[in-house]
Amino acid sequence: MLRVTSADVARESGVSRTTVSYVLNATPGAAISDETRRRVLDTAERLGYTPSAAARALRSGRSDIVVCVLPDWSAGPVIDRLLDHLTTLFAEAGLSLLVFHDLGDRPLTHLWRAVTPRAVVALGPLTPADAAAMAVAGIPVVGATLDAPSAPQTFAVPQQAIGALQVGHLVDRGHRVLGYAAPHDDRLEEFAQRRLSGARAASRERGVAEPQVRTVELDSLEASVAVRGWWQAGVTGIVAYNDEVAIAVLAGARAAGLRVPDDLAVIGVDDIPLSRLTTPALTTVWQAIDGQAEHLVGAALDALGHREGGGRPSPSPRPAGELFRVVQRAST
Amino acid sequence: MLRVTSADVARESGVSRTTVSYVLNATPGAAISDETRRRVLDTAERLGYTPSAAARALRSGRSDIVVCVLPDWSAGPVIDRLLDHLTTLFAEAGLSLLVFHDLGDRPLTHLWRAVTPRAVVALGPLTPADAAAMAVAGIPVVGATLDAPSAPQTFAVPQQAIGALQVGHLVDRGHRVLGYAAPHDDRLEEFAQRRLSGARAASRERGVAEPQVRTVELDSLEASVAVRGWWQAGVTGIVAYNDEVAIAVLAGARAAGLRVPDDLAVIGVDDIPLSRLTTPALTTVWQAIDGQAEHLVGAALDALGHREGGGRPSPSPRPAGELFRVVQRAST
DNA sequence: CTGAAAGCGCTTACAG
DNA sequence: CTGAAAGCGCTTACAG
Repeated sequence: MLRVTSADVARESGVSRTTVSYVLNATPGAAISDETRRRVLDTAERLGYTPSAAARALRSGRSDIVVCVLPDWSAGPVIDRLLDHLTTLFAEAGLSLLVFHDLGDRPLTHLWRAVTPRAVVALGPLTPADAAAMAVAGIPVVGATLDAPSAPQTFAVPQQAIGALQVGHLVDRGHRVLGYAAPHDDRLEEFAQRRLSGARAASRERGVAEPQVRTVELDSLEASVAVRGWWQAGVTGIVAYNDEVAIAVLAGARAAGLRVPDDLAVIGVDDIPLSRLTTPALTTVWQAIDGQAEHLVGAALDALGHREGGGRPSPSPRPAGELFRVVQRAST
Repeated sequence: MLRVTSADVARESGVSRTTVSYVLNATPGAAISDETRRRVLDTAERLGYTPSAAARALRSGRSDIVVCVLPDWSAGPVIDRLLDHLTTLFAEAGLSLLVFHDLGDRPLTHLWRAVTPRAVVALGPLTPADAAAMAVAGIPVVGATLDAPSAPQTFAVPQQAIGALQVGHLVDRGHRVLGYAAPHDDRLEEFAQRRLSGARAASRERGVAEPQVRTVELDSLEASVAVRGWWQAGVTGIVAYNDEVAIAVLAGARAAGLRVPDDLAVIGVDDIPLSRLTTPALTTVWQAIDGQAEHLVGAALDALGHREGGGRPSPSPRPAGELFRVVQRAST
């Protein structure tokens, strides 16, 4: 029950705590005899010694933890893949990524009391108070938020570009009257707004009317109501917020007796595995999640001054054309 | 850049660090004048003081962090909901849940060096070395693993019961020759095996042959090959590992020209949102994720001796009938 | 090649 | 009602 400390290892191996620390951390300057080294390592192993993370952090003034704050709307396969990539990339830099599911029902203060991260990756906006707390503590925050221009390391996934790409695809295929299928989930509001604004801008640029926005629930009947509404308004192409919503539109079209893509074309976002299994298979926008992860991690490491070694500067963001790509299937 | 410490707050408010600590922690025994209290709180606010998590942890001997270790196969909407519930329930106990995505590509040693959790929720098996490290440090581990009977607090979601429920449903509806649609993903192997073994046992109990296992990829063409194989073997009911696989089977059946459920009945697991949008809508098994989360958290809090206050014992696991339920739709 | 000592920031008996 | 002091476990100059 009692914690095994480096003092225990030292006593048990007949050396000082200094030596234990040198051995276990493989301290560069330290010249420890092979025999001592082995003895210490064996003892540590035998006692099951694990250094106290708290003491290390207190002593060194910094933790090896990066916290990723996940807003409650950000679930799904794309985020999962992003987190996997972030985990790997931070691990390569010796940092452990821990994900906090921010449900928005209590302040993050509790979190900051429990952990002092080396850096924060915020996939949603932080409250001003939290952002200030991080700033005072000197903890860099990188994220997909557009709301904190004060943080230069903010990296924004250009959501607008996604909406624009979708509109461009439909217009290229001859559609002139578009609909936008927005998610029913309020929590997605902010995200959807950004994609929608990109879609609107692209529509203006391409000389077509702004898409007619309708909320689409994940339910065939409800979706069919939306589809009928669009149809009556002369809409022939639907830009969906994501693949789930797009699949609901497909179901709604089927329920409404419309053929896809002949009567109505549909394009989603995310390229989830199930998007290949619909009838017809769904055209969608694939995202280069690895590239986005690289940018986020790069920005974080830059802010931490991690890159000095290689002198390699943070890669400049790839153009949208490389971050996103239309996957053409049968629904458009 | 320099950290704001309680000493700064003390100096700035003209009191001792003791007083600052009393005020900020609302220490029960402490009788602080209202004026002093206000002054300290104001100063802390003004300086943007956040206590050092590391120092708190070192001093108190324990952190307020619970780490959930997520194996790389455990993604998807069900796990997301589980994590949300876990986050909420632990937060109610004053603990912050942080999720670590274990990609299995490097030892967790790095993680334990970065954070000393108060408890660990392991959604997959820990290596013996990691389990031992947690044991030595006196950190309770709860989880869905069946592999560590040494840990009494282990709570296992009865995966077998899911497979059994699926088989029971199909047999009840008259199916005598069953197929099992296994996921292609190797990482799901362990999980799938448990559900499959439940399906096998139930088949024996019900007096039907064990289900014929075929791997089904998330691809219409590949799935249609599996479906044809089943069809030729006289299979009329498919138990799918989860809804994604089930949807692939639906797509495969369509590609193979079979009607669902007339020619082939299909039942999935998870009740993902998209399962209502397929044609026909998918029969599936709904899981009481909140119940599972309660058990996990209850086991952890029990192990931490958190329940003394209310004297309320850990709720005994609900019977499988309450943890799972068949959602009857059109595919069976 | 190895050890004694300081100090990271906090909380908490203990003493006023 | 408030403060001086110890100590949590670690690392790292510094001194041998």
